[in-house]
Amino acid sequence: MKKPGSTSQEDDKPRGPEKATDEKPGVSNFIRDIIDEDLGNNKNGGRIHTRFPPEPNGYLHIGHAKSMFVNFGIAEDYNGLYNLRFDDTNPVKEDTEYVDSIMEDIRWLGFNWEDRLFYASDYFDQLYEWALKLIKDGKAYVDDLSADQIREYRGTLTEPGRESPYRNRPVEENLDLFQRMKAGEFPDGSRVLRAKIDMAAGNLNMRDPVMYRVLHATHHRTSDKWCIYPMYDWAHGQSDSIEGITHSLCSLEFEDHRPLYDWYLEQLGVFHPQQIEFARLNINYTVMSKRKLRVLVEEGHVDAWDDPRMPTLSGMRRRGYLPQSIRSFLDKVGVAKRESVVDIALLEHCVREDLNIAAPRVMAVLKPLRVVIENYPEGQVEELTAINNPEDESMGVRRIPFSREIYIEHDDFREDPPKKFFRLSPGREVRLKHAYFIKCERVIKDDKTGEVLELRCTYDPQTKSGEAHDGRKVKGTLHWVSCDHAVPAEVRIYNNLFTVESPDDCEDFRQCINPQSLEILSGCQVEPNLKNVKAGERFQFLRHGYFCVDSKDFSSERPVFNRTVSLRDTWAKIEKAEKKGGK
RNA sequence: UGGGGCGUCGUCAAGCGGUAAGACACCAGCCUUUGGAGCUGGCAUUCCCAGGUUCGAAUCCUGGCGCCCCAGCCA
Repeated sequence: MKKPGSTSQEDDKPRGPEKATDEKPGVSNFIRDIIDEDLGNNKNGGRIHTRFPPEPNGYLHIGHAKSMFVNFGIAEDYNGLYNLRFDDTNPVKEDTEYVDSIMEDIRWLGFNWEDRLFYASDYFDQLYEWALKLIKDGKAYVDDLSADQIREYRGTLTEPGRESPYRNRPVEENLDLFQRMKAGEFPDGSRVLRAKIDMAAGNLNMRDPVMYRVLHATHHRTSDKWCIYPMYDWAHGQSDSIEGITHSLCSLEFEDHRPLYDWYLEQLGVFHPQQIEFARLNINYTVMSKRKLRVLVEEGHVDAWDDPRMPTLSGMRRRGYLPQSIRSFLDKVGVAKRESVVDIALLEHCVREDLNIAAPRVMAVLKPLRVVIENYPEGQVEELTAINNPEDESMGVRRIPFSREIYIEHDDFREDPPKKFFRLSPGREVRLKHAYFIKCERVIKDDKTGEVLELRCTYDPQTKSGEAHDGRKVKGTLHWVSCDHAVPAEVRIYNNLFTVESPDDCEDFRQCINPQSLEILSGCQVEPNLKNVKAGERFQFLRHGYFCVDSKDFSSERPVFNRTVSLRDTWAKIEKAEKKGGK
């Protein structure tokens, strides 16, 4: 018996940068406009170089993937280069565990930074030298104010700030103090190095921003070499400059930081990359903040960062999403400055679109109902031939055993069928996929509860091809498995993690968690070809949806499948509409 | 008059003075041994509002209105 082919996670090999010719024509966005113009002016000698700068303090989610896609994707399309740079300037929050997971996720998405892997911490020495220069130029000073005092002195959104009493210290004293900060002479929080800009600026970021703070913490890369660490603003632009980044593409909330980004670069007189901001990705029925995702994990609302319900890349991978589906989704979402919320239906569409081509079809009964075919010889077993994927003949065929007792889906039988219900009901005939027509003769029910326990049917041996010789038609085609040959399995159905479109608008987003986000079906029966599957393998369960073998909880005795995404369900839609109209 | 952004279909999103792309969703039909997939057609006389400039405005100007971000020694 030939096993169905499959698509597993092992196929998700990283790809190198794509050719610009792969790009569909017509893609247009404001960043490309800017780049086209820069290219036209031969800015940077026609060079395009971007970067993706994650902080290694958590797992990547699809929002990060957008940033990565914008930065890396544009570099690919313009035949430029892109760097991966860990923005590791805050040792108390960062860890190598995150560095590893981030690299794994990026590779999975198919990006390859080649030898261009950097860390902001690579530049700590250079940053320190540059800080010395600013001090010498009278553009930075050591401030002894406490954090609280600095906040008070900063003023408010509508009132200007006040200058620190330490603002006009002599250069020599600043130099001495700063060197001693570095030498570890002062405790955490006692002093900071600040840029001397303008305490009355409308932009708060320009009111003498902190450049360095004292932090006696062990850094995941530099260990205990430093006890002063640069702030984001002081590190980021300079890191971009050192790496020769031409376009530093980041999200909207950094717009206010651009004047500071520019200011530092200008004072230093070094290569000046251009920061351009775009709107981050939001998707309805989920949350996209690292903080909230962390709460979900730490409070046990989900199993882990890679829980298939999470919008993390590791979660989507475990759920069975193909990386190319995420890329095509991001491509369809586009890039703009206006804040927006993308319908999760678009993501699901992209996932189905790829899986429809890639996933071999297989039959699985999630809620089994036993059917005895009374006129089928006892003990007889037939091997029927089934096509693996009608979308791709090269995926071949497989054999499936058929016998007198089978399971069909409980939902495929209705004793009292509503209008437009094409499935099985008393006296009605339907087709069993790849097999015969069967007709329901009798219903066996529990005397007390009335629950349907079993169906007694007859089959027509003349319909083996799946068609009747007399031209008789059936409206429905059901999937099934042979009772004696079926493999028991567990199936996990995932639904939206939240019950509302915008969980961020909930008083407490925890209150909006969908209690039915995970349904575990433990009594499933799947076709015997699914006996020896590998972790991560993907299938279409006929008439249900796309499923993958869970990579963590799967065992050969007991396969566990995750539903990646359901098939579009026209019947569910009809039923819903009927219900609505009917009452 | 604190500063910085943004407002085009239900949801994303093109458009850059010449008379509203595309996608998802939705609706209708065809097809179908998955009520899947596929195919066909429909879906903004109008671009936050009000004036103005122009032969012509979503695009330019003026004035409103609405929404988002910023007061971490986080990124």
